[in-house]
Amino acid sequence: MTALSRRQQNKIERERRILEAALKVFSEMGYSGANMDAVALEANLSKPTLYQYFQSKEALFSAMMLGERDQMLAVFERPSDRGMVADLLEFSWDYADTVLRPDLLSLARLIIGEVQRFPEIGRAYQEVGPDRLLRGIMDYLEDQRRTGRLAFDDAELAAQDLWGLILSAPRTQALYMPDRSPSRAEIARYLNNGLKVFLKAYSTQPETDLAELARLIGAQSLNQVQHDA
Amino acid sequence: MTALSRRQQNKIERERRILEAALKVFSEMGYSGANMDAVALEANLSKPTLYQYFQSKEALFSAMMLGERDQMLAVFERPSDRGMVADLLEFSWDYADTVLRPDLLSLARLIIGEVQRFPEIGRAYQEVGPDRLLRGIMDYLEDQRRTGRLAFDDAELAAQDLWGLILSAPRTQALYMPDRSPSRAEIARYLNNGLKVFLKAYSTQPETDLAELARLIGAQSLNQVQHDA
DNA sequence: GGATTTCTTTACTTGTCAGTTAAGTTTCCT
DNA sequence: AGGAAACTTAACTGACAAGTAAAGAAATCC
Repeated sequence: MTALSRRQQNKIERERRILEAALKVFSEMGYSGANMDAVALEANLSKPTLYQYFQSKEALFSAMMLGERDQMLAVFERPSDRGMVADLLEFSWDYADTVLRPDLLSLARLIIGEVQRFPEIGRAYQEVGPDRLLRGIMDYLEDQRRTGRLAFDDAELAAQDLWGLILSAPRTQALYMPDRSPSRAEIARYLNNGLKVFLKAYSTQPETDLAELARLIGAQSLNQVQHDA
Repeated sequence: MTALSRRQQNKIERERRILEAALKVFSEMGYSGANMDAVALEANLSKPTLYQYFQSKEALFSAMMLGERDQMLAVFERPSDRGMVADLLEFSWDYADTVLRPDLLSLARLIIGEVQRFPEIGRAYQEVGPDRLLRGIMDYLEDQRRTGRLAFDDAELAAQDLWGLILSAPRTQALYMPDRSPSRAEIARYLNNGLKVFLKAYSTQPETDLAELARLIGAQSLNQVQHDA
C-alpha cells in the first residue's frame, strides 16, 4: 500500500538527509559560520540539488529547526505507575538522558546563539521543549497532590523546582563545556540529591519517601555493579 | 600624579571603546556574523586604526572575552550579616540582578553559541562565573552549618540546589527569549519560592526560618508598594 | 526502449568581508 | 613652531560563500 512512487520516496529520503546534514553543519558552525557547500557535501549531493529542495540558506535553517522541534513533540509521554518515588526517579533519568544528549545540547547551543537573530525560534522551542515538559511534570505532580502524597500551592513552581534541582547544574555545565560531558555517576549524584531535596520539601511523608528513594538508589547502584562486572 | 601622557590616555580610552564596541557587535551578531567594519563604526574609528590595536578579528574577540571575564571577578563579594535568611534573600537578589542583566545574558548567549569553536572560552567563563560563584555560596553555607543553622552532607550540592531553585527557571527562560525578560514580580516569585524550598530542605529550624522569610518578603513588598505610590 | 524528470558537474556572477596600502590630516609632545 | 606619532580616507586584494546557469549523465516512468 505504498502509494508513493520511487521518485517521491527518493525526494523524501533526500530531504531527510539534507535536514540531517543541516542540523550537523549548523550545530557545529552556527548559522553564519556554516556554508551551503558543507551541507551539500555532508548530505552527499550537489549544491544545485540542495537549492532545488530549499530556496535559500535561511529557508533551510528554518525548516531544519522546525523539523527538529516537531520531533521533540514525540518525546516525554507520561510513564508507568510503580509508586511516586519510583516514577520520579525513572522520569528524572529519562529526562536527563534526553536533555544531555550531545546532539540536543548542540541544538540548544545553536538556538541560544542565534536567538537574537531569529527570535521566533527561541519562542518556538520554549513552547515545545521546556513549556511542554513543565506541563507534563505539573500534571503528574497535581495527581500526586490529589492523592495526598505531595503538598504545594503552586504546581508550576513545584515543577520548576524539580527541574531546577535535578538538572540545572549538569545541563548548564554541559552547555558551557561540550567536551566535559558529565558521567553517569555525576548525573546520578545531582539527580539523587535533587530528588531528596524535592521530597523533603514537598512530600507529605518525607521519611517514608526518602527511605524509598534510598532503597531504589541502592538497588540501582547494585545493578550498576553487576552490569560492570 | 597622572604619569600618563595624553597619548597614552587616548590609547587606553580608544582600546576601551573598541572592546566595548566589540562586545556589543559580537553579542548581537555572533562571531561569524559580526564584521570588523561594524566594530570600527561602533567604536567611532576607522578600520586601519582598529587593526593597529588588534591584529585580527580573532585576537579582538579573545581579548574582549577575557576582558569581560576579568570584570566578572569584581562582582560577588561576600555580604553583610543580618541573619541567615536576610543574607540569603539579599544575596539572591544581587545574583538575580547580575545574572539577568541584558548585557550579561547576551554575553552568555555568545559564549554558549561559540563554545564549540572556542572551547577555551567556555571553560574560562565556567571558572570565573559559575565556579567562583559556587565557591562563594559554598563557603557561606558551610559557615551556617558550623553554627548549626543548616544541615547537609555535601556543601557543593547544597549550593547547586540553591542556585537551581532560585534562578534556573528565569535564567533559562531569559536565555531562550531575549524579548520576554522577566519582571521584578516574576523574579520575586521564583526567588521567594526557591528560598522557601531551600530552607524547608536544609534549615535546622525550618518553621522559624520560614516565618522569618515570610516576614522579610512581606516587608519587602510593602516597601515596593510605598515606592510605587 | 524511449521520453522525461531529476541530479551532477563545472563554471560562473555577485556580494561580502578580513586585512592592507598609501597618501593626506590631525593630534600631541617638546 | 615644527616634527613625530597616530588617525582618517579611500581604494584595493584576495578569499570565500550565496546563489545561478547550462549541458550532460543517470534514474524513472510508461
